[in-house]
Amino acid sequence: MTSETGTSETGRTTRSGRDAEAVSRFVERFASEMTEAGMQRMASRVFAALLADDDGSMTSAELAMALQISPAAVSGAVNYLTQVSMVGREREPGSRRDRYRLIDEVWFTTFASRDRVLTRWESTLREGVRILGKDTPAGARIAETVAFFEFLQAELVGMMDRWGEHRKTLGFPAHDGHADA
Amino acid sequence: MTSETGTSETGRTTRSGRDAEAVSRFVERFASEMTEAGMQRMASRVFAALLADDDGSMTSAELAMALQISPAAVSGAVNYLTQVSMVGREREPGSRRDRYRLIDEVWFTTFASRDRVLTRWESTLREGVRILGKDTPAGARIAETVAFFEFLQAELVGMMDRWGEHRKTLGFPAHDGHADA
DNA sequence: CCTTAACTTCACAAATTTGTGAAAGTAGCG
DNA sequence: CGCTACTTTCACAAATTTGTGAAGTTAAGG
Repeated sequence: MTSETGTSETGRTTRSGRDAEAVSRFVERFASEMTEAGMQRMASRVFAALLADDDGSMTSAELAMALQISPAAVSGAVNYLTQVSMVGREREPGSRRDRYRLIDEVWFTTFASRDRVLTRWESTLREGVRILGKDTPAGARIAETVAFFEFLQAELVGMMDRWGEHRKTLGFPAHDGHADA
Repeated sequence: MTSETGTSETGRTTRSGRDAEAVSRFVERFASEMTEAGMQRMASRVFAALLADDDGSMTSAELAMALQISPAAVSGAVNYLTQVSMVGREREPGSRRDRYRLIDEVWFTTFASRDRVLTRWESTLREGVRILGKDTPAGARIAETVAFFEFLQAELVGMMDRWGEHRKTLGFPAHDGHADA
């Protein structure tokens, strides 16, 4: 978590150098944009909060506090985020507290897992081609869709490799499994 | 629309060569997969129905009939699909009937327009970097996210070009503006 | 112009989703 | 072992979304 070493009565910059209000506004704004794109509301908020946290890791209580929601809501959101592999759950050894931590390279991973969805769709679409007949206009159209998705999946691989390369040139630190300062 | 030249009492293959029930199952199944991926239910169903239609084009009445929904629901769904540029609305000249037609290369177009979303997110994320400070761990993480999205957008361009090439090698017919047989 | 076919809008009912408080599990720690 | 700190589950209330019927609007065709 990000320790707040001081809280000014104006709600402005604290000793930790963060303007808590501004950070919260950012979190809410980005969360709402993710929600518009289809993610559940609470999941978006939890994710955004973690994204804006220095450790990329918060406890249930911290999340509940920061987002003003009940532990139950945190539990639900975190469950979802875990399911879709955007957040990992860690038990702090010697404590009964869980920590929720952003997966390394979340976006990379999340995008890569779009792959799964595409595969599923492809399978359904192939069935559609079979049902409609590949020589009918509709069948042909769907076959083209399948081809496009296959193409996308193939491209994805190369793209991810190129990102790895590109990333290095940008000088981002390599990921160790544990980003604590 | 796809004319049903005959309807057998078993609901099996008609003279048009389509097994109406099987087609409907396909439509519903694919629609439901799109819904799971975040699209509104009725919009998914309408879209899937058009996808499985030989002309890729149906009237409001045909859609209402095929999907067993009210004209109002069709109106809503079609409105949405028009908004996100997946379906076009055409007026049959000399008639008060609208036709709704799949946009050419829907997937290509739809994917390309993901671009818009990314740009919006990037802008919010840049604001986040500013607020958190680009030298803080959180700021750096978000900056990396921005970099990844920028990379994605750049890649998207090349990818779409390559698809154009690839598509030709697959022998799909060029798109004229009007795919009627 | 009037009729009428078609689409849209609106108010509402139904269904679904969302978030909560409270009870019930779990697992550290004495 | 059992106390206690934490998390999860459950039943429910609230809010939101979804789809409908019916009234309203527009424009083709007589």
